[in-house]
Amino acid sequence: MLESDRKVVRQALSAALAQAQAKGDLPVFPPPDFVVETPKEKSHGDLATNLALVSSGPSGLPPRQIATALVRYLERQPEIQQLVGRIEVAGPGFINFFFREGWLSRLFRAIEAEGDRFGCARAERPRRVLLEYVSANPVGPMVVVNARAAAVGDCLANLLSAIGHQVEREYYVNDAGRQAELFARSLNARYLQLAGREAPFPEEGYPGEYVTELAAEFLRSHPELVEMEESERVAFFKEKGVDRMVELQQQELARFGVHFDRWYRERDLHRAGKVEEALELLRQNGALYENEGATWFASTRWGDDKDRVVVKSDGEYTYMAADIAYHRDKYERGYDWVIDIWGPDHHGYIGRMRAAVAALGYDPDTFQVIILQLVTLLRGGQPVRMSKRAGEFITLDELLAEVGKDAARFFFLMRSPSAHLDFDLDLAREQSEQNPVYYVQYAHARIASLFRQAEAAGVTRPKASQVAVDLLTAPEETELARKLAAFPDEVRLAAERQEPHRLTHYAMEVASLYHSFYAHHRILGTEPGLEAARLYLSHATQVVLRNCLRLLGVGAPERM
RNA sequence: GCGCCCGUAGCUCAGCUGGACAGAGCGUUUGGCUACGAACCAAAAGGCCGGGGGUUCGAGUCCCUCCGGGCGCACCA
Repeated sequence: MLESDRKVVRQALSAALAQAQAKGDLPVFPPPDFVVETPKEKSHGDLATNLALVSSGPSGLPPRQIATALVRYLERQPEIQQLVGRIEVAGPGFINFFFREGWLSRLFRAIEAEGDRFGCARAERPRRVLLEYVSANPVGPMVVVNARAAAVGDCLANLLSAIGHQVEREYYVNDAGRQAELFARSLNARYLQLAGREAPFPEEGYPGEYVTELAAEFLRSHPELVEMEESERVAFFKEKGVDRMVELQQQELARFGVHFDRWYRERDLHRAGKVEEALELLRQNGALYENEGATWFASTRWGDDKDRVVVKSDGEYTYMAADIAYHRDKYERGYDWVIDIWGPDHHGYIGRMRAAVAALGYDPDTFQVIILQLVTLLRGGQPVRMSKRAGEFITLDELLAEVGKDAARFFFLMRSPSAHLDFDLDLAREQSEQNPVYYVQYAHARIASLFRQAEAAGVTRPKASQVAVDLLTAPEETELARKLAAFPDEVRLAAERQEPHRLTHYAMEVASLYHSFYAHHRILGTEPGLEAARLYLSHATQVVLRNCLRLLGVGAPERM
C-alpha cells in the first residue's frame, strides 16, 4: 500500500484508541508501539495492524475484545470510510483493512506525477551524510571484496539520497603508510631490473605483474630516473607511482559504474598538519598520556577494551593517529552522520574509533560502521584461492570481463552485508540466462517491447486519471499492483536499515509478478478500457523496475 | 580465553526490528509457444528454522546455555 494511505490508517488507529479510552470503552493505558503492515497473505486484506494484540498486555483484556472496540470507533471516521471498504477482526486479534478500489487509482496517479522520483521521499530530518567505502590501499588493482564494497556503498548512497539525505561518497587513500612504502620499493626494484640493473626485490614487496607493467611505463616516460639517487627515486615512486595507481583504481571503479565525490589523501592530512592538530585536541581533552616512551590514547574511558598507542616510541605515528585526524576532519567539514564500510578484519577497530570520536567531542552515535563480510569466488564448485601478497587474485576488471557489470553488481547486492557471499562464477557466466538479474531485466525489456508493439498498432497509454482501475480484478493484476505500491516503503526500509539486498529481492518479486500477469492476460487487442488499464499497469511496473534498478546501479535495457 | 558475524529445502540465501499455514533462486520431476519477447509461465517433490532451556497471548526472530563454521583481539596497516 502507498505510504500515504498507511499513514491515514495509522493515525485513525491512534485516534480510535484515544476515543475508546475517553468514552470508557477501553481502560486507559499509554499507547503501545504497533505496526501497520501489508499482510503476506492477501486474504488478510490490504493492510493489517497488531494494535489490539500489543494492547492486550497493558490493558489486561483479551485482544479480540480490544479489536472489536477499536473497529467501532474506526468505522465512524470519515477518512476511513473514504479509504476502506471493510474492516475485520481476524485470527488472534488482528485488524484487517480491505481497501476500496480508489487506492489503485492513487497509485497510478502517484507514479504519473512522480515518474523517476517515485519511490523517493523527503526526509523529515535531512542529514549531511559522509559515506566512506572501498578505501583500498593504492598498491594494486581492485579485488573482489573491494568490488563488493563498491557496489554496496554505491547503492547505499543512492538509497540514502532517495530518502532525502544529502550524501557524499568518499574514498580514503592510504598513501602515507608502510604499504605505500613497500609498493614504491617494489616498483623501484622492477624499474631497475627492466633497466638492466641488479636490484634485489624487497622482502615483503608486491610481486604482481602489474607492478612490472607500471615500472615499464615509468621507464619509457622517465628514463632519467636510472641515474637518480636510490632514496630519491623511491620517494619519486612513492609519490608518482602511488598517484598512478590511484588513477588506475579510479578508472577501474568507473568501469564498474562507481564514482566518488572525493578521493581523500592521507598524505594531505599529514602535510596539512592535521594529525598533530587532532592529537593536540585530544591532549587538551585529557585523553592522552605517555608511557614507556609512547603516547597513548586513553580510549578505555570512552568504552574501548584497552588504551591505544598513537605515537610509537620511535616517534612515528600509528595508523590510528592518522585515522583519528581523518575522522575529526570529516566532522569539521560539517557532516552530521559519518558512515564507514569496513571489512570484517577491522571490526576490532570500531570500539577505538568510536572512542576517538567521543573524545574529540562529537556524538559517537553519529558515527556508524558497517562491517561487510568477505566474498568467496567459486569456480567448478571450488573456492578460488587468492592471495594479494603472492600476486594471485581476480581483479575487478577480470570479473567484469567474465560476468559483466550488471550481473556483478546484482550478485554483490543479493546478500545482506553481514553475510558471507559465495559468488559462483560458473553460474554468473556460463548460465547467464539463469541469473536473477536477467530475469528482472527481461521483465523491463518485455514491457518496452510491449509499448513498441502498441505504438505500431496506434495504441497510446492513457492518462492515469482516465484508467478504469475497477477493471483490474484478476489476482495477477491486483497482486502486482499491491507490490508496486510497496516500493516507496521498500526503499525507505532498505535505506534506514542499510540493507541494499532488500532491493534485489524486491525487484525479483516485481518481475515475477509481472511475468505471471503477462502470461495469464492478453493486453493489446482486448476491449479498449481493459487494454488501457493493463497498459497502464505495465507502464507502472516499468517505472518501478527502472527506478529500482537505478538505485541498484544496474541497467534497465529496452531490448536484450 | 574475550569480542563480532553466520548456522533456515540437496546448494546459495531471504524472512518487513515478535505476528496469522516457514519463502525465493539454482538443482530435480512434469506440463505449456498458429496473437503482445518461452531469457517466460504452470504444477510437484523437498524443512523437529543447529541442540536444549526460558520470556510472551504468540519465537526462525528476544534472553541464557551448549555444539559447529568464519573473522578479529599489535608501539601492522
